[in-house]
Amino acid sequence: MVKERVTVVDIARAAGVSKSTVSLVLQGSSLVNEVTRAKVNATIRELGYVYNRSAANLRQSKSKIIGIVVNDLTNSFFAELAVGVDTVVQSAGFVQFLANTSEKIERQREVVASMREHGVSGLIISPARGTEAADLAPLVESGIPVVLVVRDIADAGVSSLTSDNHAGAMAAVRHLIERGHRRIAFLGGFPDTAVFEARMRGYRDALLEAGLDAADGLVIGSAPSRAGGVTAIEQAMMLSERPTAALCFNDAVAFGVCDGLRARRLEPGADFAVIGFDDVIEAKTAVPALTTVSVDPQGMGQRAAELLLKQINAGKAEAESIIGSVRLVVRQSCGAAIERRTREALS
Amino acid sequence: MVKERVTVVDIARAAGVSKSTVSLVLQGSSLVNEVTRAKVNATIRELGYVYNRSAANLRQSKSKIIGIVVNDLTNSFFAELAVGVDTVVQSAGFVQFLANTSEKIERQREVVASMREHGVSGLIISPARGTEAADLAPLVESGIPVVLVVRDIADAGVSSLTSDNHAGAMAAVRHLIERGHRRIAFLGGFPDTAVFEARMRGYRDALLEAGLDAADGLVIGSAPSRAGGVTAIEQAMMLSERPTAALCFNDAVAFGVCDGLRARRLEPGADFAVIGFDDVIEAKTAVPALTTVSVDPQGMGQRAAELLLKQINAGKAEAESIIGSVRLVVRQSCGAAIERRTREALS
DNA sequence: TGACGAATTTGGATCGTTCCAATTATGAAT
DNA sequence: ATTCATAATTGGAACGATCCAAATTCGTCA
Repeated sequence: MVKERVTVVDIARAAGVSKSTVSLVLQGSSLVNEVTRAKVNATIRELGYVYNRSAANLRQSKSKIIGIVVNDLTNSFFAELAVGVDTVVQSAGFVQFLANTSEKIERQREVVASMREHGVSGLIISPARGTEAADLAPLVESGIPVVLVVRDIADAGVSSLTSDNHAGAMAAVRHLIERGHRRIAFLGGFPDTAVFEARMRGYRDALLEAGLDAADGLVIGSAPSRAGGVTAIEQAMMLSERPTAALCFNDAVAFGVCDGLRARRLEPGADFAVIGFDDVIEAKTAVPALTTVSVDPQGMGQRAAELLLKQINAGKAEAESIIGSVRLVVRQSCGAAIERRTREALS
Repeated sequence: MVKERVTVVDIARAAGVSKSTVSLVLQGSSLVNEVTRAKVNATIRELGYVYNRSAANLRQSKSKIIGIVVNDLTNSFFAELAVGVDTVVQSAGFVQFLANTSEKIERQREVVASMREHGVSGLIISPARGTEAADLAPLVESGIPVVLVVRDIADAGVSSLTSDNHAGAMAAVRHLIERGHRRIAFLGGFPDTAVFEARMRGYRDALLEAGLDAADGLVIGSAPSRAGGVTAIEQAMMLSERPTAALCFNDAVAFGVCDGLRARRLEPGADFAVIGFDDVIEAKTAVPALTTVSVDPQGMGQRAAELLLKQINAGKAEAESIIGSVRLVVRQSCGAAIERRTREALS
């Protein structure tokens, strides 16, 4: 029942060469003769040999693993991010070790420790809420390349890849103002995160720029989820002076806001303008199609992976902070397309 | 710059004990004296020691890794499944190695091979479309415990955990028939999968049972995604005799169908009944809330993980096929709740 | 034929842990 | 003081790959 493990020595014996030669074949060295290589490869297949990475890692004290830890895998933004990372990591001959922290610092500590024990060559982290520079200190001191994505952490001394949340929010609010809206809400998200802070400042700055009042009353936090969007819009509609438009913390919130609007017999787009943030895949196909600030999660994952690989290959690179640009994708949920259609019909 | 790796020997030297004792402490053996243990643990922390799992795995020829491979991580059903697996795997002291195949057989072969090389103790696989028993043969022969989830593969000789797709579909269609619908469509999904087959048979059997015509015309396949749902309902509405209700292949398709309905100024629930399949988190909060057949993805992940752990601990267990039960969750998208409310208002 | 450089091949030594059998310390009982 | 069981500790020998320096083969040219 219990099969004997087939090792390089077994291959060597069966193929009539030394284990060193087999090892050379395994790593595709050009030193070995073509016919020897063929013979070895044949016996490898024949005996059903399985490479033992633990042994190799031990000797080389490095692995071909890169770790990615995300704070919420059930959020499709992060699932897509992970997929983006995977595509480039994979074609560079690494394998991805993906862990989910569910926003829990303690769990994050565990998974990072586990990854270090497995000897990952680098780590891409979308930190859990509340992560501080001190939490990452032992990791960065160890010299393992780390790239932070989505959420940056001040003074952590590692590279990061975030998106230009401030500019994106400003662009969205400017667009709303151009369309004639004056009471614009900012809905959803946890107020104690850097991303919320940046998007909210962008919202506020656009308001100020247009000489509009930027009172706090129209900023309503909530969980950054669909359900959170529902509660946020409900709260917003209780206000004595209701908003006529909203920039949402992310697309999930925006979808929730649309749901909540419909529950009050208001049609998103026509009766109330809503803009999301992220541009997840569903944004395009939803009805009405969601106007949103596109941050391209897959592309972000890819760029993060490229940045990490660069650092791994460079041995030691300076920490660089990249702020990815972002663009407003105007679809239907902000009412623009409908108005255009109306205008065309009139002309 | 390059730090010397701290090993058990360094710890041993610093703590004034032998490396064997340190090893004993590391694995929490009761053989070691309390004060020695404390001393060793102190030096471990002091020197910033990082356990080397590659070395341990090599020696014990086994790892505390379990692998999970899913066919589409951007589908939240599978993301939730993975989260469910993670919770139980983690509390059993294993770490999860998650890979995404994007429905590609070739990629699946690669990730499974990679996992074997890393010496996973077991594997949970949601196979890519078109996977055959032969593809898994080398894996099962190697004696690594494998559990198939979601999609079963005939004669693969491994355990599987699927859900009762046939019964779920029947229950949904029966419900639609009770509500007075006579022209019911089955929308979305790839017709060449076992899951599609089972759900479609359930749909058909319920129709037959009620003496209704089960012609092929109302069965319309598509990609099992939101976008696929949009195209499927469009096709359905082109039919000369339009359906008044639809059972959808999964929730993503159902959401797409709702979108498509709205694009034609039809309100899902009120004007057209739609039922989904899976019960992903958004089903509850969507507007209208989606009536759907609940398969509880997280719970499924948990049960799959438990099944796998049982097999790992048992050494060698018989392959068992578990078919999880499933229940219809009636919400608003099938019109039921609205009618009930109407009835109550009248009474 | 012998010499020489290039192309191939090879035998240890080694990575950091665990396991085993054996040893030493401890303390109670005689 | 001696014996004996128990508790605690310990030195090698693995595990399966890679790496290095050295050895072997080969073809070519003097």
